[in-house]
Amino acid sequence: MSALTLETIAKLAGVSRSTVSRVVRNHKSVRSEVREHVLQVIDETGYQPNAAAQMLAGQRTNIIGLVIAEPASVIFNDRYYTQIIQGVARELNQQNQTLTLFLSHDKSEEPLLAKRLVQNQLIDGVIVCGTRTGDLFVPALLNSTMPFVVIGPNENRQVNFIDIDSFSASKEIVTHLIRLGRKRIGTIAGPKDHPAAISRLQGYKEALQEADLLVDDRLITIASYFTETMGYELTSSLITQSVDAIFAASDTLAFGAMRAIKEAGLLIPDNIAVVGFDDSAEAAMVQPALTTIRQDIFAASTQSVRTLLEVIEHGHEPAKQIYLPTQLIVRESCGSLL
Amino acid sequence: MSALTLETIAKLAGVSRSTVSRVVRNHKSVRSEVREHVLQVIDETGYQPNAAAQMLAGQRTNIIGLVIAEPASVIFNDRYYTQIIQGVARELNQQNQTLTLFLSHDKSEEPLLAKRLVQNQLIDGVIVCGTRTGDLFVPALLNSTMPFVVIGPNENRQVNFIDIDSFSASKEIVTHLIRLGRKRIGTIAGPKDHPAAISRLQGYKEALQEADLLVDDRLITIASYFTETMGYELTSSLITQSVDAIFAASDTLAFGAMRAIKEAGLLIPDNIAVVGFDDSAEAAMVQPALTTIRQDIFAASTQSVRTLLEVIEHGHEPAKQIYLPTQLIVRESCGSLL
DNA sequence: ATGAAAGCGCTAACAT
DNA sequence: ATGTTAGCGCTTTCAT
Repeated sequence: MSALTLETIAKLAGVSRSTVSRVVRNHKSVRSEVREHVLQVIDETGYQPNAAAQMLAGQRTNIIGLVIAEPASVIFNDRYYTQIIQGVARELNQQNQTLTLFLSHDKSEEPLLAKRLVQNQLIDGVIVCGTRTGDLFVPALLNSTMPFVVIGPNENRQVNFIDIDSFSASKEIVTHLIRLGRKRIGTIAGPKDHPAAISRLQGYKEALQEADLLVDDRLITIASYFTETMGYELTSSLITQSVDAIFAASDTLAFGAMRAIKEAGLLIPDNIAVVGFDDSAEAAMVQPALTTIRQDIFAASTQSVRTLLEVIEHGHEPAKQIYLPTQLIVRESCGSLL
Repeated sequence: MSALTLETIAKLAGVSRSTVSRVVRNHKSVRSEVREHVLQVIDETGYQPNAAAQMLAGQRTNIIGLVIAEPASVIFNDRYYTQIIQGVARELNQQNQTLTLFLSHDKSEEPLLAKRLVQNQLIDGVIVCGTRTGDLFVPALLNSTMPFVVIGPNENRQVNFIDIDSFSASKEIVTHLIRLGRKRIGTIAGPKDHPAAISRLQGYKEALQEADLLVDDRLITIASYFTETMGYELTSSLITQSVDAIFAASDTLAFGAMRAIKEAGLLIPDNIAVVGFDDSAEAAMVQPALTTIRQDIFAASTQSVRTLLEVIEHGHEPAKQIYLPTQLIVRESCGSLL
């Protein structure tokens, strides 16, 4: 490719290598006429600095790693993760950084992957997402000098993260149900090793307490997976408890609940209101349309990139922990329009 | 991180830098005792060569780019592409290469992306997929020295590609219909700028001709998109032509066809047999289960990586063009079990 | 079989 | 403001 080097450009422009380097790196101390001229030569020749040499001499590679702590099979079947990839890729593009994707194909590959990540000399930093309690990556990263940010919650005070405010959002949507007059509100919570699920359950409890309603354990069910089937199965016990509303920790769970309620011959929202979380594409399409919480995944991706770049450049003590706002989307399933 | 360099290891092992380098790069001329010893030191210290330095001094980066010539929004909603990403990532992992993903967010970004790709000095080569007629990437790449392979068909003799044999597969499934006694077989073909769609249509025609059946243009419909709705709409004209079977160029099109046929009060496969292409997840679940063609996307991904690595290492003249086999999956919609 | 030495193309401290 | 110079850590002739 380009046999063009700094040296070549320097000669062509009649200046020294350093000057050209300064121009390229946008350094202040270059006379503007000189800068102009050098820029012109660069443009004419189509010169592009050699990335490997830049890395070796400088410290930055301008490559960012993205790890998703789930097997590839689930990543690509989950809209959440694919949107993260998309969002991160776009922002990285705009910041002139390169993305490298680290995927594990099953749990067993994770330790190796974590190791490769930590001692990777090719990346300036990494964005981690999909971590659960007991996850490998965050501890490994904390134990290293590799800058990183996580997308999603993390209990450690030292880690930089971007999260949505699951707690407040859940509280908001449950409070919405309470305002509509619902009294026996059940919930289908997510798995216990899933940090977001925990926050959502807490939000639910908080909303009840704030309204002086009793938090009743019989109205709380725990789904081991975020699947439609789990939602369906857990709903029967909630119906037995004669709830008048259900807050599901994800839209998918909510869809299962809706199916169970219909099969039991009850009406949504007349007999039981149902609300979800995520605002997935189907939420607006089901019958009745689902009231839910919308989160802006692209915003989270963008923010994660910016934060990481900041951490790489200036470090960040104490850790930056950002909660992005969510939005309550009111449709029919909550009974607002009743 | 590792303040460890070749030099350090050399000292520790009591040999020269060059020797350590030779050991690392698996060069022949090192006495096996020496090699053992050096290897042991490397192992004990956890030494890892500096990638940037390797790149600069050597010529390889061990980074491979993957470009998908579609806007990101479609990539992540299409099982085909997500499987490609997954498959490529896995094989690259195994070959100790790093993956970098190049995504465009809409058509307008493509020229810039193509340029960045071609003059990228950070990657050894690129895998391209999702190209249509009139695509930008292949011409740009051909015009450069960047090694590349495409996944999918390409009419250019000079490009290395891995494709499935759409033509033979289509011929096979249509022949299957003919053997079952179908005489008026219609088709819903894919868009005209879609190379795979063209091959599928050709396979269809070839099957008819080989069986001495007339190729009737009134039985050929062209879908401008691979959507369920297109399949549904085009089927009515096929019903008017009183076909007794329909070959859809994709499962999704087939699903649309099935809906239209049912709505017309006809039976599948009794009145009209329907077959698809892809063997998507839903194919086995619809009623009646869809007879279709399965393609092995993972095999294509793996093969593309291997071919690319080969091209990078030894070059390849003439271009290597590989057709991967497909498999006819017989279910109920074709009427085999009638 | 092994070591010495010359770069690879760039950055950054230092000198002017 | 600009140039000089010494590396960054590795690969690879070329000697030995």
